[in-house]
Amino acid sequence: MTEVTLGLVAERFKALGEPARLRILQALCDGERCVGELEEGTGLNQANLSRHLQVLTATGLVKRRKEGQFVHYSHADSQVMRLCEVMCGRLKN
Amino acid sequence: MTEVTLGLVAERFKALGEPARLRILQALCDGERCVGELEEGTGLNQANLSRHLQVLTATGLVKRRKEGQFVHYSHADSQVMRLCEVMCGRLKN
DNA sequence: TGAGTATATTACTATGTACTCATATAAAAC
DNA sequence: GTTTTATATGAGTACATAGTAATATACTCA
Repeated sequence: MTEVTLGLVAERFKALGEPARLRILQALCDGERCVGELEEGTGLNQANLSRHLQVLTATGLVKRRKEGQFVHYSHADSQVMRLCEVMCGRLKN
Repeated sequence: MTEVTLGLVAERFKALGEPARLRILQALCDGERCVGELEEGTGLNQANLSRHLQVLTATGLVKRRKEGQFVHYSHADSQVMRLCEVMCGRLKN
């Protein structure tokens, strides 16, 4: 694994290393949600939520789809939650 | 997923979210290594390495085995590198 | 056009943490 | 016991980032 790749992997793990962002990913498990819905679903305020969503999209963990004045967010791929499951599984040990 | 579990998962992801620690985990892929060997294998200096090893053991990602004046570190379980592999796989998209 | 709504961004504060140097602890060898 | 070697830790600095309030942008609708 090259130094660059290593940095990219770390960047993505770091994005997952924040309870607020895991809560967002969890809220997206049932499908696409707009920011307002995520505000309710996660308890985060609008500005904070927007920041975390930026991190998650920048690292390719969630997708962004703009529709009128709404922006819909969703999981970028199925692997994302797979990672969380594996990590949860590890906790039992 | 409870709030506590979520915190624990985040803590572990955060531990992986640092290039230096990924380098350590990579160096441990071939088996147990003592701190001095890891110093060579990773290019980190002794104090810094020791700190990172503390994070990795505290989060249950590596195991610590003391033998005389040497301390041997190794992967805590096979799932750890599995997580890295999955994350690497994601990078290709 | 003007008011209202949804989301993003700016500026700021507070906290966390990676890194380093120096020192402490612990075990081995003499 | 003293010295040497292996690892851990205390203290300090620099930097990153989470959170927040206020404001900006983008869109919709009357």
